[in-house]
Amino acid sequence: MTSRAADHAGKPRLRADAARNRAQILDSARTAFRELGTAAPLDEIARRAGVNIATLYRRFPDRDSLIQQVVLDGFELVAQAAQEALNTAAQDPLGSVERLLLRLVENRDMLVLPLIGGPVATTREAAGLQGRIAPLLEELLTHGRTQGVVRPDITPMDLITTVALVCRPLPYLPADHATALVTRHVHLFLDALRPNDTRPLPPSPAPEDLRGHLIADPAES
Amino acid sequence: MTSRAADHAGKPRLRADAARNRAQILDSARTAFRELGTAAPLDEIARRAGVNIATLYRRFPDRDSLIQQVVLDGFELVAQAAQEALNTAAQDPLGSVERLLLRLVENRDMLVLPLIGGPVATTREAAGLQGRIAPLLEELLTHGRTQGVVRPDITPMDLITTVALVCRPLPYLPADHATALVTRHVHLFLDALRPNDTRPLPPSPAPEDLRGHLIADPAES
Amino acid sequence: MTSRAADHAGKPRLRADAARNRAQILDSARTAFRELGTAAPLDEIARRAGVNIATLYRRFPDRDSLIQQVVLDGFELVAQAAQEALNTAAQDPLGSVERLLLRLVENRDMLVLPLIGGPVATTREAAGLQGRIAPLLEELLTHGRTQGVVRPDITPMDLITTVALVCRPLPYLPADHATALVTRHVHLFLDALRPNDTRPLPPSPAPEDLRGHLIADPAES
Amino acid sequence: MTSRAADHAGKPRLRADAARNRAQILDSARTAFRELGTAAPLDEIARRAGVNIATLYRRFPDRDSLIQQVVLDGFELVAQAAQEALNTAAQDPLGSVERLLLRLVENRDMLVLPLIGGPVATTREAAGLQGRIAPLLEELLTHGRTQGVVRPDITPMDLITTVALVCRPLPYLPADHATALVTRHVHLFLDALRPNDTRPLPPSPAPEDLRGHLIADPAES
DNA sequence: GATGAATGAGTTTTCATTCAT
DNA sequence: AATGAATGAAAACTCATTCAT
Repeated sequence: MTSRAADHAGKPRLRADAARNRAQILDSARTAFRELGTAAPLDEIARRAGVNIATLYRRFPDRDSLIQQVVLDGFELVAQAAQEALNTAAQDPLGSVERLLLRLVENRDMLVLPLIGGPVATTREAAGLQGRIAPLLEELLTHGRTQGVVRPDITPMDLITTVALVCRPLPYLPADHATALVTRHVHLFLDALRPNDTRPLPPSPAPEDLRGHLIADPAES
Repeated sequence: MTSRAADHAGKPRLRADAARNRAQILDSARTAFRELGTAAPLDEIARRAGVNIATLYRRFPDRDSLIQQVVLDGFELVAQAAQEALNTAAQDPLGSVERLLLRLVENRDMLVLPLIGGPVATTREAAGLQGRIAPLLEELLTHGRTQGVVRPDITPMDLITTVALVCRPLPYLPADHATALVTRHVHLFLDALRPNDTRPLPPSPAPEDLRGHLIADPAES
Repeated sequence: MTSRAADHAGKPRLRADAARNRAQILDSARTAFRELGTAAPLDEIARRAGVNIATLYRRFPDRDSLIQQVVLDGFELVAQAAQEALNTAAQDPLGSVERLLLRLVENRDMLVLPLIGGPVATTREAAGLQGRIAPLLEELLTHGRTQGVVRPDITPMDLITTVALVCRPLPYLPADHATALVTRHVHLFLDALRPNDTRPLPPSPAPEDLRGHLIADPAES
Repeated sequence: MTSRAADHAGKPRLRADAARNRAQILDSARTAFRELGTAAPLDEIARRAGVNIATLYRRFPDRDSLIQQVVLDGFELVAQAAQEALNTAAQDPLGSVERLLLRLVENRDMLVLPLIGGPVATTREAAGLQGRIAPLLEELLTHGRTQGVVRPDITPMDLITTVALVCRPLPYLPADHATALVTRHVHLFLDALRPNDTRPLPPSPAPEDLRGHLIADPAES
């Protein structure tokens, strides 16, 4: 039995108001990161969250811990979405890939820090999530390949790259226009998965070179 | 005939050393913007360029004027590349698109500020370049459509979007890995241009909503 | 009843130490403005006040807000002194004017920013004080005119002009010499108020042209 | 015979364009000093004068030499005006004082640096001018005292103080309003010179304490 | 747990001054 | 004689961080 105040190892459960503050800080951080980059002033983030800067510091002792949490929440969304996509992969492999990509584009407010090319995730939790995501995508693609609706030379890394590229914030562009443009790009990418008349693809970097960038830990994949 | 001291309207030609400094400042700015975003410290940019911060300020009176010049130089590269791609479009329409995209990816150091979603270009020169680019791409695509090697529903804006997405800096990723990933993505995109078995694309934003984002001036396209 | 923590609308009462710092900053600002003008270095002001420059900025977000407060405090002194001068105006109208002027000269450390010809006061509070001062002076003069000891063509604006001229800092002149010279000038001015043998005065600017310069709001006077 | 290039000791005659530049620089300096104080940026002064900053430096090797010249030109104006006032002093002593004061007020653009309370004049030429002015004013007042139109206790220093006070720039006030206000003040001061019903004046500082402030050198007065 | 206040260490920006053309 | 360019130093301003309440 855990005490009322503590959850798991070293993680005391937050008081309701504190939890609300924490969530608002993360929300503001995502907005600020999107608009101003990860160098966004912390007091600006606090101000937008409606809390004092010292409160932000109590929750996140430095900028990196805030960044890491934003990255982690992004990874979590991707893992969750990939997992759910797999549920429909057997009946409709291409549709499940399509729904996955479009869902992530829709929720790209959670993915302000690029999955690839963004701050390197260093936490244990992030490593765990990364180790799960690539195998899920691999499984997803396997359904498509088996059923002949997805070209065989496509890899999980191509999917992740695509998500990373289309989800990066375009801060100066009105949100609906940005969505329209990248949604079209995603549809084009889906057509690129057609197995007929493909031309050979250039090689991909080795997975072990991408550790920490939302690529499956090579030890696990 | 222009006088020895002046170039065009109101723009006196720079002294040789001043011109060199200016170029170095822009180079450093591109590097810094890629690594740190457009909020990169200006004195760091000056230091890397080997000039005093006040020299930077003499050339670019504020951060925005520096950003605008970087944007403009990017536009210029795209315009130049598009123009040259057109030279081979009649014989090899798909190859000319391919070479255009790959050339821009290769030179994406010049495109650190996203063509779409980056700081809005407001200068007269930028407007002029924008007005030129889309028609060139349209002509390029027309060759492909006519010869039946490019799907008809693709637009210049789709090309620009793709360039914008794949050229954005991925500062935390080693450069060669980043290049490998986005090059693969470009090859996939090229396969997406195949005219057979295409599925319908969602609508594109109206060009007039994208003014200032390297989309052709609607009056001209 | 006001809450313990708040004073008036939107102005939380300062903590004791913060209030002390604020007062010291204003004192240093007056001294520096007198010696160096309103362009005096702000870090010098902070240093003299014994606080960090950032503390100054917390209280006064830019130079102008500091200037405005100094102006306002000057207005407040004038309003206060004029009000008190009125208490003795019935018995001794000329003496009350004399005491008013001399008191302001004595306290001209508070009036470093000229009442007329200095930075224009734009705040609501300044406007309120301005609306009060001229009527007080008018009343003061009325006593003198009625009792035949003050010429009838003198106006509140003449008093304010005189105060403004004699209270402006003379930074290069030793303080006691400056005091002696301007005190003599004030005595001469008082003799100029004698009602006999006066010569006509040239016209005064319309009060509505002087709004923001410590002249009563024409709507109110 | 002087050489074509040199005038007197060490003062080469300026080429016509150089002389014009010098005059424009002094004009701009006066304007800038009035608006921004003597700390006005030198390059701003150069800009307004339409010359390069280095040209200003060639003429005035430091800020003080520029200030001193502005002070000196002011002294020269006062000496000249006092001299001319004396021409009509015998027939119309009060009128000659009045015309003197009003003329200086009119030309106070030349007197931006306060005659008293401004930068101390240190040059040999300034000393010479100072030694001439007070005796001229004394002579002027003597005519008035003798003819019974000026109170006997008034001194040259009172005149100079008055000029100093009313001629100081009021940078934020529209010029015509400022002129109207101080002209009225001067007229009041003139009425203060009436010899009847005067009240005793407080003592004046000793002249030798005011050396360098446009008060006659005590050795000469 | 939250906040107002303060501060030291930047970063931006301006400006006096010198140099080479 | 005049100017464009460069620079070092100062001043304005911002921000991360800590402390006391």
